[in-house]
Amino acid sequence: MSAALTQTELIAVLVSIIDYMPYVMTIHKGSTLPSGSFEPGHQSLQAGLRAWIHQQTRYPVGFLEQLYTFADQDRIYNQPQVRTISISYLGLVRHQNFSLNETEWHGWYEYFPWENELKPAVKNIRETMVGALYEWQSRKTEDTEQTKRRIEFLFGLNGYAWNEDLILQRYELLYEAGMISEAGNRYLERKDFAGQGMFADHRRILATAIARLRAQIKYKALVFELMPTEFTLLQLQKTIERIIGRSLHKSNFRRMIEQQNLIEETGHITDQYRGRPAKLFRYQKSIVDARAMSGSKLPLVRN
Amino acid sequence: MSAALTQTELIAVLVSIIDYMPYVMTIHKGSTLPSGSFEPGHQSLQAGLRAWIHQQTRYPVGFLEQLYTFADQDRIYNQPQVRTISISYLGLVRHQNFSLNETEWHGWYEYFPWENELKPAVKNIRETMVGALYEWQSRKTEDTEQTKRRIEFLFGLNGYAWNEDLILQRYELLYEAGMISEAGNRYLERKDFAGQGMFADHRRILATAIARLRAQIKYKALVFELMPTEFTLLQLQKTIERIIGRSLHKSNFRRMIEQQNLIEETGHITDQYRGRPAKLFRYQKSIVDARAMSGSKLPLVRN
DNA sequence: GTAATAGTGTCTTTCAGACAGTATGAC
DNA sequence: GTCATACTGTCTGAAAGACACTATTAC
Repeated sequence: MSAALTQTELIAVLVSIIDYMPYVMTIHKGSTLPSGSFEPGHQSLQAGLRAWIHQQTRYPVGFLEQLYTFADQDRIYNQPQVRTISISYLGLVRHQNFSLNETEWHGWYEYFPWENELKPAVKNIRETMVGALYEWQSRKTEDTEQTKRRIEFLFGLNGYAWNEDLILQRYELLYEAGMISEAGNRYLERKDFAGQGMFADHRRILATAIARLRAQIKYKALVFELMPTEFTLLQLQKTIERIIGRSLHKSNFRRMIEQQNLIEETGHITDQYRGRPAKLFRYQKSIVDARAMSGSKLPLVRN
Repeated sequence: MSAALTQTELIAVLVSIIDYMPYVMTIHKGSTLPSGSFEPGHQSLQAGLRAWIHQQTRYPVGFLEQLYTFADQDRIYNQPQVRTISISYLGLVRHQNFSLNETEWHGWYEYFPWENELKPAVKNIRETMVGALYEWQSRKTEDTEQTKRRIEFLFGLNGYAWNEDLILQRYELLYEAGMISEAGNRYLERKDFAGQGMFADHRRILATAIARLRAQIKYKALVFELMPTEFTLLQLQKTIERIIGRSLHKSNFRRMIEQQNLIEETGHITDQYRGRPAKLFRYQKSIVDARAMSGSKLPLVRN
């Protein structure tokens, strides 16, 4: 084993919920994910990252999970002799005002407009994208049939159901088709359709993080890392809906939550302008700490 | 960002099926997972690993997926000034005779005897382990209630169902409890219960790989990367059973396979000593290539 | 009373899990 | 016919999905 000159960088996808909507922490006006170099003094990767986040945001992270390690040749952009290995992490933090001036929070769907089914415009966006994808597919010389099936599968066409967990695969397909600005957008002109671009492969890393969160929220009690200490059932439902990008069925959602025994009433109720006040809940710490609870599915609404 | 002297190593968990049983490729008499250093000349991590595996085994890998990146302080065992970053991968290969003399294949369950429910002795093993775990738990001074629930949850006691995907979490619990030789086994004397030890944290990496495979086999068409070109339904069922470590229900398994449209008859049948010959199948390449097919659950048998 | 939001009851369809059965080969 | 292994038909109970309903506040 030879020791090569490499630098190791930690990239953090820090997610928080503001007004039931998922946001990601960025620097440089939303173009870049925060990152820092990994110092040999750190005990472990996780410890290094936690220390760094605390220093930057003055706020402790709850859930922190490794996403993926990149070391592609074309990621080297500063020094040709030095290889950069990037280890990306997903972190969940409860929102509060962060002091750092460079820091900004941006909504997920600025970068992936086609992923939010809750917005009415999404239908139009998806149709336009699929049209452009089919055009690209018809010009291909090989794997045309396979590519057609891939488009149908990823965009929920022709008998396939839409699967929100496949956000990364959809991004990669759009990238291949040249419809992503980082790859030199040639087919899709409207930026509000193709989404905001990011530095290097940071948007790909963000897609990986969203995919992980969308997949895990279905069988782990992750949401509670993002919720305030007291919340109503509808607030919980709205938060999950905006993370997975589609609407849930109200009474079935409540039934599911009840079955899991994850939360308990606080005894308090909301104070609101009009309508019936809602009961407030907190999650049962003892159960959530066990993590990785048994399987549960979200009751989806078909449109 | 400062450039620190680090070496990057790739660790491969190569899995293959021999006689319906999952095996892992090792060196040094089963104690070590194969690894190699990552050369800066390589295009990407995946490319580097594929090249290395091909050179070592003369056989192309099908499925290859990144598992986890480790860089803990205590992983440094040779040069104190050099930090080692280990990136682990799971690879699936169809078995054939490998030429390398150092190379050996070992059955998964030599390292995790408690994970194979198909062996009758497992009941005894699990009971002994749970007994030792409870003893350890009762001696703890803090988190005793929480630890008790953790034991119950991970070992399928007191209302919880056994979940084969939690192999890594079980290993970590046993490690914490000092029942794993790598951590200085103090509580469990019988080696045929605690399993074969491995170099450094290699057994932990193997547990990560098995967990990933067990989880993904339920919703992706991964098995076919391990099967021969022609196989019977019972061979397919047996293979999956031994990967997840528990038995499946025959007719329900067939119904599930049929629903998915993943395989087709070849028209051939088996040639056997006695009993009715079985139809041979092959998988439909076009569909498997699409990968990440829609959700499917395995029909389990309760004992 | 109306408007607005919170929360519940129950029907239907689907499918996992379990049981039993039949089919086809060698002898 | 027996034995052994391969394969199929169908019942049941739980739960996902869908729809309509009632409850509690402010005015």
